[in-house]
Amino acid sequence: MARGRPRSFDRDAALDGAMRLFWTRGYQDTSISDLTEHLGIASPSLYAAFGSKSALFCEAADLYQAREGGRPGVALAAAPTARAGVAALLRENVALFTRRGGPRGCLLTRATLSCPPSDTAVVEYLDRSRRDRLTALRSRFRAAAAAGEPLPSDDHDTLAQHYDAQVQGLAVRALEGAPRAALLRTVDLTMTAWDAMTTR
Amino acid sequence: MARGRPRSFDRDAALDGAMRLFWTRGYQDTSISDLTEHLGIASPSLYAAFGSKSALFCEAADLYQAREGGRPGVALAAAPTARAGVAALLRENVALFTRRGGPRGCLLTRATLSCPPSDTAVVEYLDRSRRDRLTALRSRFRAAAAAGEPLPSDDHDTLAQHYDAQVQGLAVRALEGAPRAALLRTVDLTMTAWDAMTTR
DNA sequence: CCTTTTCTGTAGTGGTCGGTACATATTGAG
DNA sequence: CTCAATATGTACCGACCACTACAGAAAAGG
Repeated sequence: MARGRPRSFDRDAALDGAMRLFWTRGYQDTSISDLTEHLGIASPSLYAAFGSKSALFCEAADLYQAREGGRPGVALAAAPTARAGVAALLRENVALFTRRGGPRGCLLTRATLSCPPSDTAVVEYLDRSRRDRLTALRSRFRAAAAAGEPLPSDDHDTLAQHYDAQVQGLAVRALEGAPRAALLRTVDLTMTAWDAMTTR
Repeated sequence: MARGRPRSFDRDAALDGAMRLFWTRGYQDTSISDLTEHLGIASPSLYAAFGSKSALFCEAADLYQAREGGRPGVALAAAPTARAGVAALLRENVALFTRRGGPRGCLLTRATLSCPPSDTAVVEYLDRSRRDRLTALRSRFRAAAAAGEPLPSDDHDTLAQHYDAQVQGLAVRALEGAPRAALLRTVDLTMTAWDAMTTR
């Protein structure tokens, strides 16, 4: 098994580096030259390992969602209440979007607004991941309602879109340079609003 | 006066077309070839009239803010209360971001997430316009507080960032294809939250 | 050993990018 | 009319894009 010359680089490490680069610069503004330079891998090796720029991005985005975006997602699902879940989702995302030494903002939001419509593979990937996020939120609200938890609204779909939009807004502001403390203050306001709508 | 061969196209109309194109495709994904083709103007004439791609974008963004973004801005300032101002700001922006036959989303938000950091002129322009938006919101809240209007929070800066983020979230969702009615439902939720926080 | 398979480095491919040199055309000034 | 000034169309610039042809290197199977 494993005939032929062995690969001279760590595929997972290369994917991790590609993820960081796409996260930092966005999809369109990250060139193959940038990748080959930062990863120390010549382009033929890159193409042999990942296929194309868009396929590499999709794999990098998978890694982003599994490792980085995983924490907020898990926090939403694992919290005992929808309120605690949404609060944790927002706070974990703020931490993720403003991590010291890490790229700012959200890899997916940035790609959504910067990838050319002609790159259908990436556009479809991003659309799918957005639907998954909304579904996760919606089902969390449905479960909470079934458990008798008071919610800001009975319209779970609108709730899901509203709180997903909060995350997107945080991502845009983080990229604009808003400090972590400022983002957390608006998260506090969002949760104050939740309480005001549920305890009245 | 006005020596030399006269310009053979309407500069304002060309600027309007450029604005629509930048709005539709973003900054980076709108090429000079796209512009020359859609405007019917060869590139030397374009450069003679506007200087460079980034200068053309800044002029187009000025036009966007004056004509299109002007309505939401005026709505915020002109409303009798901060609450009515914020509600009008959000609803006017939803209308703007989902206008039939027009580009979706916000020209500025899209450019913020898609313009390469190397294009400092555009980056600085976008940063300035963001600060102006926040200032407009902040001073509206300050005026409301001085007039005795109850607000969701005494921290006017956080309020400004929160409601500006609402607009950005709406812009991202509009670009993702969210229908106008769905955006308006989340605006209703946002204003329900305002009322819950001010009337408790 | 030799062959097959796979990867690597060099050196490109055609295409598009933002921007421009240049000759020509069209105006007002004198 | 002549001249200076400005705009136009053609045709091009070097730089960069995503991507790849090709020859040689490094492994396993025989």
